[in-house]
Amino acid sequence: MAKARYHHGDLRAALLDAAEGLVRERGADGWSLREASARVGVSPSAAYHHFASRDTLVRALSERILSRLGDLLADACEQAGELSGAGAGPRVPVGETADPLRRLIALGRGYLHWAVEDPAVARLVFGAGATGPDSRVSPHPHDVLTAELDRLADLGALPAASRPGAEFVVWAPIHGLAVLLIDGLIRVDDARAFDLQAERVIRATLNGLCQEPAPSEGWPAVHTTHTDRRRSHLGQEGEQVGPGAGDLLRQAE
Amino acid sequence: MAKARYHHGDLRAALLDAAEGLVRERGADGWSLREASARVGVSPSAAYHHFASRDTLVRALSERILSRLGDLLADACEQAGELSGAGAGPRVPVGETADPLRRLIALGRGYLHWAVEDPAVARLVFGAGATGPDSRVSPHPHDVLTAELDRLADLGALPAASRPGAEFVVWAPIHGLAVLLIDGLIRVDDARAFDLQAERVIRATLNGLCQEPAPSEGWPAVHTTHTDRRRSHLGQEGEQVGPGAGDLLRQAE
DNA sequence: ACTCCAATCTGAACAGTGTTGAGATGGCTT
DNA sequence: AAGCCATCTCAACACTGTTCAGATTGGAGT
Repeated sequence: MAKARYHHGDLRAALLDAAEGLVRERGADGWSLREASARVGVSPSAAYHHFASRDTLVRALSERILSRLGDLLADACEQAGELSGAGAGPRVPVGETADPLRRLIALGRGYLHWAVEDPAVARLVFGAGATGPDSRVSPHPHDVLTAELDRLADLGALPAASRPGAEFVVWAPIHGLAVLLIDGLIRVDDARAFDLQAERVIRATLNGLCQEPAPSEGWPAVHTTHTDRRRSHLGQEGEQVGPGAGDLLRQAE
Repeated sequence: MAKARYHHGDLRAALLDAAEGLVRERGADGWSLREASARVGVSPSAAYHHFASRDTLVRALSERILSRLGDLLADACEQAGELSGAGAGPRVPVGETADPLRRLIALGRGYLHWAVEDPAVARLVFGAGATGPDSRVSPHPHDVLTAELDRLADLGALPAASRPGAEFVVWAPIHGLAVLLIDGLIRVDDARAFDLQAERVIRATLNGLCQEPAPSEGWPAVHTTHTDRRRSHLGQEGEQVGPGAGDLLRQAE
């Protein structure tokens, strides 16, 4: 190991590592910037040459983790096999009817396992606020979801009329489940029950989605912070007060 | 108004009021105990005769708000009318087929409106952790949901086999939607689109739920912190580290 | 009416926080 | 070799949650 030198090799990364370790050990908020700096062996103010504030550090850490989650989810989908009809990929065991929801369920399961495996980290990410569209999150989890829904729609397993805003309908239950689980509001007895109930939620949602009657003018638009560029500098300043009371709702009333 | 007397009439309630105001003005975490005390015109240490810690104050405030939410949701259900077949209540406009999901949709809409109307308050409640079963939350939102699902099951609109754990399946999407909305991860353009998409999620979930094939041994048990007494002292101490990594999952593997 | 108690509030203090600015240090280019 | 400039240190600021010895009081008991 390099003896304590004045110039640390890559302090930025080291601080992120230390912070991540502290989050894992003491919870999403149970650590301080000073503590992370001390763990790296550096004075607190050194951190400010790499992050504008503690909040910036948290957001950077959150993006690093989100990026890993994106990879994880993409892998989960891939391991679930190709959807029938889609070109030349690793064929799925034929014989039983291939389930078109297979991949999406794998995605949801992956999301939930990830959250439950390390609740503190998940809490950090969920609490860090929206990931700006300008951020460099390699495969953003949201993109993975979008791609899978597109596949389903191409395949015809998801009616074209129901495709718009479907991320919305699918993401909500999965994310909700994750939040309820890591906050301890819901518990299941064992791993099998966990998988069973998780799949139940996803399947119920998707079945319902496939059979819904679309309104005559189609579904209204839904924007996600990640894809929509108009509001890219949301939550820049310290405490994320969020949209003022009613802003979310009363825009066009 | 009483001039500044040494003994404040009801400091506990006054502190809760001040804190709630601060949350509304500056966000769920953008305030301090000292600030709330100063606003009431009292020294910081005075608060410690009514709350063991800042966290206790937050939890108490959260419970007060949860209780109001319970009332609100119960009202929303009531205003949606009686379900056909259920005794003598205010009859619903007959003529069109009465929608058995009416009340549940009203509940979900109420939940979402509440969250979006005052995101900071919702964030506080969601972040305060589970409400212990011993807490005196008059009609706990969770109880309202349970009651509505029981009604649906009694009516036959929800298959008996799907009733166990249905809170789980219904709560997740609604809560997830609320969280995504208040965190700004999802936005809709206007109030009509909001209602439409919210109803879409709930309806999709419930339709899917009504048509699911139950596993041969039935659905495994699901516990919620509110109804399950075994773990009532969860999250008592300061930072809610949550269950250790994997605890939620690996219990019975 | 008076005493006295126990609840309530104050004041000062402690350790710890995020953040800032002036200066030391040393790897890099020239 | 000289010097630049990113990097890091040190000391300080205002602020936080929390504690504890002591002042203040409303109300119960005599």
